[in-house]
Amino acid sequence: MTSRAEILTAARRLIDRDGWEKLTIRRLAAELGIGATTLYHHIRDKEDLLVQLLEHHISRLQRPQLPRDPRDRIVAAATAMHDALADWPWAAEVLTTDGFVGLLDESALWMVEAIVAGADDHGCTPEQSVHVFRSIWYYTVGEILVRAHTARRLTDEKLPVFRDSFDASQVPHLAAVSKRWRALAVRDTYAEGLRAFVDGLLARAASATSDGVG
Amino acid sequence: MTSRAEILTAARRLIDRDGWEKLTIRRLAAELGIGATTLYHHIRDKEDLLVQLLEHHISRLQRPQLPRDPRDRIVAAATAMHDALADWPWAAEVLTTDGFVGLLDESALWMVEAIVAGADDHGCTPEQSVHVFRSIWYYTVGEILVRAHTARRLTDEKLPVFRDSFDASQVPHLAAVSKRWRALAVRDTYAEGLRAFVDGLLARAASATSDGVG
DNA sequence: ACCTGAACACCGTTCAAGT
DNA sequence: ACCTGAACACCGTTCAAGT
Repeated sequence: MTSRAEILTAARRLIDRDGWEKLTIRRLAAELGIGATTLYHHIRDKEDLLVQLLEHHISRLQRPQLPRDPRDRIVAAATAMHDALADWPWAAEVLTTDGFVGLLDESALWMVEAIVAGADDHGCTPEQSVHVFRSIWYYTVGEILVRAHTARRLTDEKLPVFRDSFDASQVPHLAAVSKRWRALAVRDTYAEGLRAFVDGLLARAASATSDGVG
Repeated sequence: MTSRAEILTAARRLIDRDGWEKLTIRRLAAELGIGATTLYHHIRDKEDLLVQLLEHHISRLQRPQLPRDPRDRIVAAATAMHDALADWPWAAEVLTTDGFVGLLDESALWMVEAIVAGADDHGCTPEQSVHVFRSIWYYTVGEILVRAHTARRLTDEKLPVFRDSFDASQVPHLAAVSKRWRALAVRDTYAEGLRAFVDGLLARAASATSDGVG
Protein backbone atom coordinates (compact mmCIF):
# COMPACT_ATOMS: atom_id res chain seq x y z
CA MET A 1 0.00 0.00 0.00
CA THR A 2 1.46 3.28 -1.12
CA SER A 3 0.39 6.54 0.49
CA ARG A 4 0.32 10.08 -0.84
CA ALA A 5 2.99 11.06 1.70
CA GLU A 6 5.29 8.25 0.58
CA ILE A 7 4.96 9.31 -3.04
CA LEU A 8 5.73 12.97 -2.34
CA THR A 9 8.68 12.09 -0.12
CA ALA A 10 10.13 9.78 -2.75
CA ALA A 11 9.67 12.43 -5.42
CA ARG A 12 11.52 14.99 -3.31
CA ARG A 13 14.31 12.48 -2.63
CA LEU A 14 14.60 11.79 -6.37
CA ILE A 15 14.80 15.50 -7.19
CA ASP A 16 17.34 16.21 -4.46
CA ARG A 17 19.52 13.28 -5.43
CA ASP A 18 19.35 13.20 -9.24
CA GLY A 19 17.92 16.55 -10.25
CA TRP A 20 14.55 17.73 -11.39
CA GLU A 21 14.92 16.43 -14.96
CA LYS A 22 15.15 12.89 -13.62
CA LEU A 23 11.74 12.95 -11.98
CA THR A 24 9.73 10.70 -14.26
CA ILE A 25 6.79 8.48 -13.51
CA ARG A 26 8.84 5.40 -14.23
CA ARG A 27 11.80 6.41 -12.05
CA LEU A 28 9.52 7.48 -9.23
CA ALA A 29 7.77 4.12 -9.35
CA ALA A 30 11.15 2.36 -9.25
CA GLU A 31 12.17 4.54 -6.30
CA LEU A 32 9.02 3.40 -4.51
CA GLY A 33 9.62 -0.21 -5.49
CA ILE A 34 6.35 -0.48 -7.37
CA GLY A 35 5.36 -0.79 -11.01
CA ALA A 36 5.01 2.40 -13.02
CA THR A 37 1.44 1.54 -13.73
CA THR A 38 0.64 1.22 -10.02
CA LEU A 39 1.40 4.90 -9.55
CA TYR A 40 -1.64 5.75 -11.64
CA HIS A 41 -3.86 4.46 -8.89
CA HIS A 42 -2.58 7.29 -6.67
CA ILE A 43 -2.08 10.19 -9.05
CA ARG A 44 -4.16 11.33 -12.00
CA ASP A 45 -1.21 12.11 -14.25
CA LYS A 46 2.21 13.70 -14.11
CA GLU A 47 0.91 17.25 -13.85
CA ASP A 48 -1.23 16.26 -10.90
CA LEU A 49 1.91 14.93 -9.20
CA LEU A 50 3.76 18.19 -9.83
CA VAL A 51 0.93 20.35 -8.50
CA GLN A 52 0.70 18.21 -5.36
CA LEU A 53 4.46 18.41 -4.91
CA LEU A 54 4.41 22.17 -5.26
CA GLU A 55 1.48 22.59 -2.90
CA HIS A 56 3.28 20.47 -0.34
CA HIS A 57 6.45 22.56 -0.73
CA ILE A 58 4.67 25.89 -0.35
CA SER A 59 2.50 24.72 2.54
CA ARG A 60 5.55 24.15 4.73
CA LEU A 61 6.89 27.62 4.08
CA GLN A 62 6.76 29.86 7.08
CA ARG A 63 4.82 33.01 6.51
CA PRO A 64 6.97 36.06 7.17
CA GLN A 65 5.88 39.10 9.14
CA LEU A 66 4.77 41.57 6.46
CA PRO A 67 5.45 45.30 6.77
CA ARG A 68 2.55 47.67 7.35
CA ASP A 69 3.46 50.05 4.51
CA PRO A 70 1.61 48.89 1.37
CA ARG A 71 4.60 49.34 -0.93
CA ASP A 72 6.96 47.46 1.40
CA ARG A 73 4.35 44.77 1.86
CA ILE A 74 4.14 44.19 -1.89
CA VAL A 75 7.92 43.98 -2.11
CA ALA A 76 8.14 41.59 0.86
CA ALA A 77 5.41 39.29 -0.47
CA ALA A 78 6.87 39.24 -3.95
CA THR A 79 10.29 38.47 -2.54
CA ALA A 80 8.85 35.61 -0.49
CA MET A 81 7.17 34.29 -3.63
CA HIS A 82 10.43 34.59 -5.54
CA ASP A 83 12.52 32.89 -2.87
CA ALA A 84 10.03 30.05 -2.51
CA LEU A 85 10.27 29.34 -6.22
CA ALA A 86 13.95 30.11 -6.76
CA ASP A 87 14.93 26.93 -4.92
CA TRP A 88 12.46 25.04 -7.04
CA PRO A 89 12.80 26.33 -10.58
CA TRP A 90 10.77 23.42 -11.95
CA ALA A 91 7.89 24.76 -9.91
CA ALA A 92 8.05 27.97 -11.89
CA GLU A 93 7.53 25.90 -15.03
CA VAL A 94 4.49 24.28 -13.49
CA LEU A 95 3.17 27.67 -12.52
CA THR A 96 3.64 29.36 -15.88
CA THR A 97 -0.04 29.83 -16.32
CA ASP A 98 -2.31 32.71 -15.45
CA GLY A 99 -4.66 30.22 -13.88
CA PHE A 100 -2.09 28.95 -11.42
CA VAL A 101 -3.74 30.86 -8.60
CA GLY A 102 -6.75 28.62 -8.99
CA LEU A 103 -4.60 25.52 -8.72
CA LEU A 104 -3.22 26.37 -5.31
CA ASP A 105 -4.88 26.08 -1.96
CA GLU A 106 -5.12 28.75 0.73
CA SER A 107 -1.73 27.89 2.22
CA ALA A 108 -0.05 29.46 -0.83
CA LEU A 109 -2.52 32.18 -1.63
CA TRP A 110 -1.39 34.55 1.11
CA MET A 111 1.41 35.77 -1.18
CA VAL A 112 -1.05 36.71 -3.90
CA GLU A 113 -3.39 38.18 -1.32
CA ALA A 114 -0.61 40.29 0.22
CA ILE A 115 0.31 41.82 -3.14
CA VAL A 116 -3.27 42.55 -4.14
CA ALA A 117 -4.03 43.89 -0.66
CA GLY A 118 -0.94 46.11 -0.74
CA ALA A 119 -1.98 47.59 -4.06
CA ASP A 120 -5.56 48.07 -2.83
CA ASP A 121 -4.34 49.79 0.34
CA HIS A 122 -2.12 52.05 -1.71
CA GLY A 123 -5.22 53.30 -3.48
CA CYS A 124 -5.33 51.14 -6.58
CA THR A 125 -8.61 50.16 -8.15
CA PRO A 126 -9.29 46.41 -8.32
CA GLU A 127 -8.27 46.45 -12.00
CA GLN A 128 -4.99 48.13 -11.14
CA SER A 129 -4.30 45.78 -8.26
CA VAL A 130 -4.73 42.72 -10.46
CA HIS A 131 -2.47 44.39 -13.01
CA VAL A 132 0.15 45.03 -10.32
CA PHE A 133 0.08 41.39 -9.30
CA ARG A 134 0.25 40.06 -12.85
CA SER A 135 3.15 42.35 -13.78
CA ILE A 136 5.15 41.31 -10.74
CA TRP A 137 4.33 37.69 -11.43
CA TYR A 138 5.60 37.92 -15.02
CA TYR A 139 8.84 39.54 -13.86
CA THR A 140 9.31 36.98 -11.09
CA VAL A 141 8.64 33.93 -13.19
CA GLY A 142 10.83 35.26 -16.01
CA GLU A 143 13.72 35.90 -13.66
CA ILE A 144 13.51 32.43 -12.15
CA LEU A 145 13.28 30.64 -15.47
CA VAL A 146 16.09 32.60 -17.09
CA ARG A 147 18.39 32.11 -14.11
CA ALA A 148 17.56 28.41 -13.80
CA HIS A 149 18.25 27.77 -17.47
CA THR A 150 21.41 29.83 -17.36
CA ALA A 151 22.70 27.86 -14.39
CA ARG A 152 22.05 24.63 -16.25
CA ARG A 153 23.86 25.95 -19.29
CA LEU A 154 26.87 27.03 -17.27
CA THR A 155 27.21 23.73 -15.43
CA ASP A 156 26.68 21.69 -18.56
CA GLU A 157 29.83 21.19 -20.52
CA LYS A 158 28.05 22.50 -23.61
CA LEU A 159 30.41 25.26 -24.52
CA PRO A 160 28.72 28.10 -26.40
CA VAL A 161 27.89 30.12 -23.32
CA PHE A 162 28.27 33.64 -24.53
CA ARG A 163 30.06 35.39 -27.34
CA ASP A 164 31.71 38.34 -25.63
CA SER A 165 32.80 40.36 -28.61
CA PHE A 166 30.46 42.46 -30.70
CA ASP A 167 30.79 44.50 -33.85
CA ALA A 168 31.31 48.02 -32.52
CA SER A 169 30.02 49.59 -35.74
CA GLN A 170 26.74 47.65 -35.58
CA VAL A 171 26.07 47.56 -31.84
CA PRO A 172 28.36 50.14 -30.22
CA HIS A 173 26.74 50.20 -26.79
CA LEU A 174 26.81 46.43 -26.54
CA ALA A 175 30.41 46.37 -27.70
CA ALA A 176 31.28 48.89 -25.00
CA VAL A 177 29.96 46.71 -22.16
CA SER A 178 30.71 43.33 -23.73
CA LYS A 179 33.70 42.58 -21.52
CA ARG A 180 31.74 43.27 -18.35
CA TRP A 181 28.40 41.83 -19.46
CA ARG A 182 29.06 38.34 -18.19
CA ALA A 183 30.04 39.53 -14.72
CA LEU A 184 27.03 41.85 -14.58
CA ALA A 185 24.57 39.25 -15.85
CA VAL A 186 25.52 36.89 -13.04
CA ARG A 187 24.55 39.37 -10.32
CA ASP A 188 21.29 38.85 -8.48
CA THR A 189 19.32 42.00 -9.21
CA TYR A 190 15.83 40.63 -8.61
CA ALA A 191 15.16 42.78 -5.54
CA GLU A 192 16.52 45.91 -7.22
CA GLY A 193 14.35 45.41 -10.29
CA LEU A 194 11.33 44.54 -8.18
CA ARG A 195 11.53 47.80 -6.23
CA ALA A 196 11.81 49.78 -9.45
CA PHE A 197 8.84 47.92 -10.89
CA VAL A 198 6.63 48.43 -7.83
CA ASP A 199 7.53 52.14 -7.77
CA GLY A 200 6.62 52.49 -11.42
CA LEU A 201 3.39 50.49 -11.15
CA LEU A 202 2.12 52.40 -8.12
CA ALA A 203 3.08 55.79 -9.60
CA ARG A 204 1.28 55.00 -12.85
CA ALA A 205 -1.78 53.71 -11.03
CA ALA A 206 -1.93 56.89 -8.92
CA SER A 207 -1.66 59.22 -11.91
CA ALA A 208 -4.18 57.21 -13.93
CA THR A 209 -6.67 57.39 -11.07
CA SER A 210 -6.18 61.13 -10.48
CA ASP A 211 -6.59 61.71 -14.23
CA GLY A 212 -9.91 59.93 -14.06
CA VAL A 213 -8.55 57.29 -16.44
CA GLY A 214 -8.82 53.60 -15.69
CA MET B 1 20.51 16.30 -50.94
CA THR B 2 18.87 18.32 -48.22
CA SER B 3 19.71 21.98 -47.71
CA ARG B 4 19.59 24.15 -44.62
CA ALA B 5 16.84 26.23 -46.25
CA GLU B 6 14.71 23.16 -46.95
CA ILE B 7 15.03 22.02 -43.35
CA LEU B 8 14.05 25.38 -41.89
CA THR B 9 11.10 25.74 -44.28
CA ALA B 10 9.85 22.27 -43.44
CA ALA B 11 10.21 23.00 -39.72
CA ARG B 12 8.16 26.18 -40.04
CA ARG B 13 5.54 24.32 -42.08
CA LEU B 14 5.33 21.66 -39.40
CA ILE B 15 4.92 24.23 -36.61
CA ASP B 16 2.29 26.21 -38.55
CA ARG B 17 0.32 23.10 -39.44
CA ASP B 18 0.55 20.92 -36.33
CA GLY B 19 1.79 23.21 -33.59
CA TRP B 20 5.10 23.75 -31.89
CA GLU B 21 4.86 20.64 -29.68
CA LYS B 22 4.81 18.47 -32.78
CA LEU B 23 8.18 19.63 -34.05
CA THR B 24 10.34 16.59 -33.38
CA ILE B 25 13.42 15.37 -35.17
CA ARG B 26 11.57 12.30 -36.36
CA ARG B 27 8.51 14.20 -37.64
CA LEU B 28 10.68 16.79 -39.33
CA ALA B 29 12.62 14.05 -41.08
CA ALA B 30 9.38 12.45 -42.22
CA GLU B 31 8.17 15.85 -43.46
CA LEU B 32 11.35 16.09 -45.52
CA GLY B 33 10.97 12.52 -46.73
CA ILE B 34 14.30 11.41 -45.28
CA GLY B 35 15.34 9.18 -42.40
CA ALA B 36 15.54 10.72 -38.95
CA THR B 37 19.18 9.82 -38.80
CA THR B 38 19.96 11.68 -42.00
CA LEU B 39 18.96 14.94 -40.35
CA TYR B 40 21.97 14.65 -38.08
CA HIS B 41 24.24 15.25 -41.06
CA HIS B 42 22.73 18.75 -41.31
CA ILE B 43 22.11 19.79 -37.72
CA ARG B 44 24.18 19.19 -34.61
CA ASP B 45 21.22 18.43 -32.39
CA LYS B 46 17.71 19.63 -31.67
CA GLU B 47 18.80 22.77 -29.86
CA ASP B 48 20.93 23.74 -32.83
CA LEU B 49 17.86 23.40 -35.03
CA LEU B 50 15.82 25.63 -32.72
CA VAL B 51 18.49 28.32 -32.55
CA GLN B 52 18.81 28.33 -36.36
CA LEU B 53 15.03 28.53 -36.69
CA LEU B 54 14.85 31.44 -34.29
CA GLU B 55 17.70 33.29 -35.95
CA HIS B 56 15.99 32.86 -39.29
CA HIS B 57 12.71 34.16 -37.88
CA ILE B 58 14.25 37.23 -36.29
CA SER B 59 16.44 38.04 -39.28
CA ARG B 60 13.37 38.56 -41.47
CA LEU B 61 11.81 40.98 -39.04
CA GLN B 62 11.70 44.51 -40.27
CA ARG B 63 13.49 46.94 -38.02
CA PRO B 64 11.11 49.68 -36.89
CA GLN B 65 11.92 53.38 -36.80
CA LEU B 66 12.94 54.00 -33.19
CA PRO B 67 12.00 57.23 -31.39
CA ARG B 68 14.72 59.68 -30.49
CA ASP B 69 13.71 60.02 -26.84
CA PRO B 70 15.67 57.42 -24.81
CA ARG B 71 12.70 56.30 -22.73
CA ASP B 72 10.44 55.90 -25.75
CA ARG B 73 13.23 54.10 -27.58
CA ILE B 74 13.54 51.53 -24.79
CA VAL B 75 9.79 50.98 -24.81
CA ALA B 76 9.69 50.67 -28.61
CA ALA B 77 12.59 48.20 -28.76
CA ALA B 78 11.21 46.10 -25.90
CA THR B 79 7.82 46.04 -27.59
CA ALA B 80 9.42 44.91 -30.85
CA MET B 81 11.24 42.18 -28.94
CA HIS B 82 8.01 41.15 -27.26
CA ASP B 83 6.00 41.10 -30.47
CA ALA B 84 8.67 39.11 -32.28
CA LEU B 85 8.53 36.43 -29.61
CA ALA B 86 4.82 36.54 -28.82
CA ASP B 87 4.03 34.89 -32.15
CA TRP B 88 6.66 32.27 -31.40
CA PRO B 89 6.30 31.35 -27.74
CA TRP B 90 8.53 28.31 -28.20
CA ALA B 91 11.30 30.74 -29.08
CA ALA B 92 10.96 32.27 -25.64
CA GLU B 93 11.69 28.87 -24.17
CA VAL B 94 14.82 28.58 -26.29
CA LEU B 95 15.88 32.03 -25.17
CA THR B 96 15.36 31.51 -21.46
CA THR B 97 19.02 31.90 -20.78
CA ASP B 98 21.09 34.91 -19.87
CA GLY B 99 23.57 33.86 -22.53
CA PHE B 100 21.00 34.04 -25.29
CA VAL B 101 22.47 37.30 -26.53
CA GLY B 102 25.63 35.45 -27.41
CA LEU B 103 23.68 32.88 -29.38
CA LEU B 104 22.18 35.40 -31.76
CA ASP B 105 23.79 37.13 -34.68
CA GLU B 106 23.80 40.85 -35.40
CA SER B 107 20.46 40.77 -37.19
CA ALA B 108 18.73 40.24 -33.85
CA LEU B 109 21.01 42.21 -31.57
CA TRP B 110 19.66 45.62 -32.53
CA MET B 111 16.83 45.16 -30.05
CA VAL B 112 19.26 44.58 -27.20
CA GLU B 113 21.44 47.39 -28.47
CA ALA B 114 18.52 49.83 -28.62
CA ILE B 115 17.55 49.15 -25.02
CA VAL B 116 21.10 49.44 -23.69
CA ALA B 117 21.68 52.55 -25.82
CA GLY B 118 18.45 54.13 -24.58
CA ALA B 119 19.46 53.57 -20.99
CA ASP B 120 22.97 54.90 -21.66
CA ASP B 121 21.57 58.00 -23.36
CA HIS B 122 19.25 58.57 -20.44
CA GLY B 123 22.30 58.86 -18.22
CA CYS B 124 22.60 55.33 -16.86
CA THR B 125 25.98 53.87 -16.03
CA PRO B 126 26.92 50.70 -17.95
CA GLU B 127 25.99 48.62 -14.90
CA GLN B 128 22.60 50.29 -14.73
CA SER B 129 21.99 49.87 -18.47
CA VAL B 130 22.67 46.14 -18.31
CA HIS B 131 20.36 45.96 -15.31
CA VAL B 132 17.65 47.81 -17.25
CA PHE B 133 17.95 45.37 -20.12
CA ARG B 134 17.95 42.27 -17.93
CA SER B 135 14.92 43.46 -15.94
CA ILE B 136 12.95 44.16 -19.09
CA TRP B 137 14.02 40.83 -20.50
CA TYR B 138 12.80 38.94 -17.43
CA TYR B 139 9.45 40.69 -17.57
CA THR B 140 9.09 40.09 -21.30
CA VAL B 141 10.01 36.43 -21.25
CA GLY B 142 7.80 35.83 -18.22
CA GLU B 143 4.84 37.47 -19.86
CA ILE B 144 5.24 35.45 -23.05
CA LEU B 145 5.65 32.12 -21.30
CA VAL B 146 2.76 32.65 -18.92
CA ARG B 147 0.44 33.75 -21.71
CA ALA B 148 1.51 30.92 -24.02
CA HIS B 149 0.92 28.30 -21.33
CA THR B 150 -2.36 29.87 -20.34
CA ALA B 151 -3.57 29.83 -23.92
CA ARG B 152 -2.69 26.16 -24.18
CA ARG B 153 -4.52 25.43 -20.95
CA LEU B 154 -7.61 27.27 -22.10
CA THR B 155 -7.78 25.57 -25.50
CA ASP B 156 -7.07 22.15 -24.02
CA GLU B 157 -10.17 20.45 -22.76
CA LYS B 158 -8.45 19.91 -19.39
CA LEU B 159 -10.96 21.54 -17.17
CA PRO B 160 -9.43 22.93 -13.96
CA VAL B 161 -8.78 26.38 -15.40
CA PHE B 162 -9.36 28.59 -12.42
CA ARG B 163 -11.15 28.35 -9.16
CA ASP B 164 -13.04 31.62 -8.95
CA SER B 165 -14.20 31.54 -5.40
CA PHE B 166 -11.98 32.24 -2.44
CA ASP B 167 -12.38 32.11 1.31
CA ALA B 168 -13.16 35.73 2.16
CA SER B 169 -11.92 35.31 5.73
CA GLN B 170 -8.54 34.03 4.60
CA VAL B 171 -7.93 36.10 1.47
CA PRO B 172 -10.43 38.97 1.51
CA HIS B 173 -8.90 41.06 -1.27
CA LEU B 174 -8.70 38.06 -3.59
CA ALA B 175 -12.25 37.12 -2.74
CA ALA B 176 -13.37 40.65 -3.58
CA VAL B 177 -11.95 40.54 -7.12
CA SER B 178 -12.40 36.82 -7.73
CA LYS B 179 -15.40 37.23 -10.03
CA ARG B 180 -13.56 39.71 -12.24
CA TRP B 181 -10.09 38.13 -12.07
CA ARG B 182 -10.55 35.89 -15.07
CA ALA B 183 -11.69 38.74 -17.31
CA LEU B 184 -8.86 40.96 -16.07
CA ALA B 185 -6.17 38.27 -16.43
CA VAL B 186 -7.06 37.84 -20.09
CA ARG B 187 -6.30 41.48 -20.94
CA ASP B 188 -3.04 42.30 -22.70
CA THR B 189 -1.28 44.61 -20.27
CA TYR B 190 2.26 44.05 -21.46
CA ALA B 191 2.74 47.59 -22.79
CA GLU B 192 1.21 49.14 -19.68
CA GLY B 193 3.46 47.17 -17.36
CA LEU B 194 6.48 47.84 -19.53
CA ARG B 195 6.02 51.60 -19.33
CA ALA B 196 5.68 51.43 -15.56
CA PHE B 197 8.79 49.29 -15.33
CA VAL B 198 10.89 51.56 -17.55
CA ASP B 199 9.75 54.60 -15.55
CA GLY B 200 10.71 52.91 -12.31
CA LEU B 201 14.06 51.63 -13.58
CA LEU B 202 15.14 54.98 -14.99
CA ALA B 203 13.97 56.90 -11.91
CA ARG B 204 15.88 54.57 -9.60
CA ALA B 205 19.00 54.74 -11.77
CA ALA B 206 18.87 58.54 -11.73
CA SER B 207 18.50 58.77 -7.96
CA ALA B 208 21.23 56.17 -7.36
CA THR B 209 23.62 58.10 -9.59
CA SER B 210 22.87 61.48 -7.99
CA ASP B 211 23.30 59.89 -4.55
CA GLY B 212 26.70 58.71 -5.60
CA VAL B 213 25.57 55.13 -5.10
CA GLY B 214 26.00 52.44 -7.73
C1' DA C 1 -9.27 -2.88 -3.55
C1' DC C 2 -4.79 -3.02 -5.01
C1' DC C 3 -1.26 -4.10 -8.02
C1' DT C 4 0.84 -6.00 -12.36
C1' DG C 5 3.33 -6.92 -17.14
C1' DA C 6 2.77 -6.04 -21.63
C1' DA C 7 1.80 -2.92 -24.95
C1' DC C 8 1.02 1.56 -27.43
C1' DA C 9 2.72 5.45 -29.26
C1' DC C 10 6.09 8.07 -29.02
C1' DC C 11 11.04 10.66 -27.96
C1' DG C 12 16.54 12.18 -29.16
C1' DT C 13 20.61 10.18 -30.59
C1' DT C 14 24.36 6.83 -32.10
C1' DC C 15 26.57 3.49 -34.94
C1' DA C 16 27.93 0.36 -38.23
C1' DA C 17 26.80 -0.42 -42.79
C1' DG C 18 25.41 0.67 -47.44
C1' DT C 19 25.75 3.35 -52.23
C1' DA D 1 29.98 12.47 -49.48
C1' DC D 2 25.54 11.29 -48.42
C1' DC D 3 22.15 8.50 -46.65
C1' DT D 4 20.20 4.38 -44.15
C1' DG D 5 17.83 0.81 -40.76
C1' DA D 6 18.38 -0.97 -36.54
C1' DA D 7 19.25 -0.21 -32.03
C1' DC D 8 19.80 2.17 -27.45
C1' DA D 9 17.91 4.27 -23.78
C1' DC D 10 14.40 6.37 -22.62
C1' DC D 11 9.27 8.82 -22.08
C1' DG D 12 3.72 9.06 -20.34
C1' DT D 13 -0.21 6.37 -20.36
C1' DT D 14 -3.73 2.53 -21.01
C1' DC D 15 -5.67 -1.95 -20.55
C1' DA D 16 -6.78 -6.43 -19.60
C1' DA D 17 -5.49 -9.58 -16.25
C1' DG D 18 -4.07 -11.21 -11.77
C1' DT D 19 -4.43 -11.67 -6.30
